[in-house]
Amino acid sequence: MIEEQLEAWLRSGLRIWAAASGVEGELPEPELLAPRQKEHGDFATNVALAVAKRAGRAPRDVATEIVAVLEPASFVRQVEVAGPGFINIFVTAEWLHDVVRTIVAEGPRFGAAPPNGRRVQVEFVSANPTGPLTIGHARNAAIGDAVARILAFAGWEVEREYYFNDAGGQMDRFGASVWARYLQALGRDAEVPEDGYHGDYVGQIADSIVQEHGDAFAGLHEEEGSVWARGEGAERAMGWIRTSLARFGVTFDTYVSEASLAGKGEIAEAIERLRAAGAVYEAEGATWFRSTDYGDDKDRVLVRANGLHTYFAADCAYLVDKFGRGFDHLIYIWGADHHGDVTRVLGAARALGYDPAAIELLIYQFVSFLRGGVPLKMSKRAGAFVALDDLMDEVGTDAARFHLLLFSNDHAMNFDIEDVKRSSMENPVYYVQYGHARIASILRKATEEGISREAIDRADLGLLVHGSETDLLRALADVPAVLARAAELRAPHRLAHASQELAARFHRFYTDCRVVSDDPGLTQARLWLCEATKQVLANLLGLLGVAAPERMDRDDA
RNA sequence: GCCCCCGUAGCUCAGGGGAUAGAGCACCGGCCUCCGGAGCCGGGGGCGCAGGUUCGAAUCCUGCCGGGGGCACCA
Repeated sequence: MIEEQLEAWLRSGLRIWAAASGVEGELPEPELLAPRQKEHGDFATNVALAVAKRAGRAPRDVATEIVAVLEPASFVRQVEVAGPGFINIFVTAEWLHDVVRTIVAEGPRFGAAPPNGRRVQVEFVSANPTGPLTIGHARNAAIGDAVARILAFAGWEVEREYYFNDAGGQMDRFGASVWARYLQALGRDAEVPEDGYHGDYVGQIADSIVQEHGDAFAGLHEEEGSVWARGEGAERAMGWIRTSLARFGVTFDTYVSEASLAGKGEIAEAIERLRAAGAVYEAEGATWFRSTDYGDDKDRVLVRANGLHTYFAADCAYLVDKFGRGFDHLIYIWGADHHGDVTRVLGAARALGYDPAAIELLIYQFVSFLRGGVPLKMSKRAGAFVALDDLMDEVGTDAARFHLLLFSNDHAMNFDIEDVKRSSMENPVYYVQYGHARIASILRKATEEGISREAIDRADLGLLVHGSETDLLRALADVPAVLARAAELRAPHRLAHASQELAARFHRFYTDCRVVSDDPGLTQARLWLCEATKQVLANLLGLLGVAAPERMDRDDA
């Protein structure tokens, strides 16, 4: 990347200047800035401002001296001192044109980092199998999936995991509910417990069970029946969840259940390891983790007085399990309602001897779903919720995903179903997709007119000199840095914004510059620019899990 | 009370300590002999308040005000 070349170039210039001016000690790393104004160059640096004080000189003078000792560089066209002491750098047109060749050569991997040899696990969604996925899981799924894609692009070896709790109080209530519905489906007297699950889907699960097993299990006692129904129900709910996720564009490498951890004895093992570390005590009939030693505001129960372990105990076991699989880094995608668990989980990790720096609890803020300004109620147990499938039916998968990834994870967001639906014409996702489809259309048009693209090596990209062309080229050239930054910050929304910016530059280029013209050389160059733009748009959309269509149905508008 | 997130244009939101703070929507005014008008161009308007750090703060620190979320032997 040019950034590295420029930094090395500036570093050496700075060293020469420092030696000549008698400035000693460690020199600041030259930092490259992206000037807002085109007049301020393609890149700028503030090194002169940074060292001026140490040199006891005026920043502008320092900048002038540094510029004077910079060696000629093949990719730099011009260097200027500006403002309070910035050094503005203008790169050559050839460098900008080479971006097109790089994109065409690298294709879907443009901007990708080479493998870094490190394994990261991204655990997300992790909804318990008590029913269909709801819109309450939508942001988690969208962010987790995008982060996984982005990290893989950034060179990590990524494994995606879904963790679910198939035991515990909620699951028991679910089992009792399914059991009651099963009996009802067979025409027997039964009632869903008040604190059970009352959604219609529980009846569907029961019907499906009847279809498979008939009344073969109807003779079980209530307790056994509930346990059996819990398993049957969870299996079906999990099937729905997988189907919805697949439709949402999300897949997992592994599914891990709490029961499997318990089955392997990992929960007991984790507690013993905590005990060995001196972090466990007994009180009030329960077993406690002394999380106050790790910054928590109260200690946490691992094993309840009734002998059952808590969810937190399973979390500890899950940590042991994850690290046992050799990951270098763990990422949990959590909703804001779980932020309170962060301290105790990191505390448990430390007590278990793991490096907390290898654990990242990525918290995203809540989504308020609305319909025409009216908040939607979401309680799975009361049966009033909107399934993720309903959302996809209504607004479409692409619009849903793009909208969910449009905002920073830290920002509580609104998702008004009516808005996203009604405004689909101005919806940014369609703006970007339209850019891609429009390019595809131009490329088709060229083919129809018998214009075949020559090898890119033969194209004279130097003909791309129009302001709209160079603006587009610059946006393309920025993409690798945007991708790297998005990966570093786990911030998919940066890609959503970059894709909009790129589409905007393309639309302007399209308006200003005719691609297929009677100038064969220019036509070739512009076709390659189109091809490169199309590729990068597809790459960005792909990382967001959004389709890049070759054509769009105009009549939808 | 304690913890986390947010406060930027009428609305929804971007903004790696840098130069004149951006985009979409909404509003007003323009652009089609020609590759997809789901497009393009132009216009008005803004960093919650008060201190601090810095050559330089929307950005970092402290306090306050306002909004959201969380503080279980639930999951």
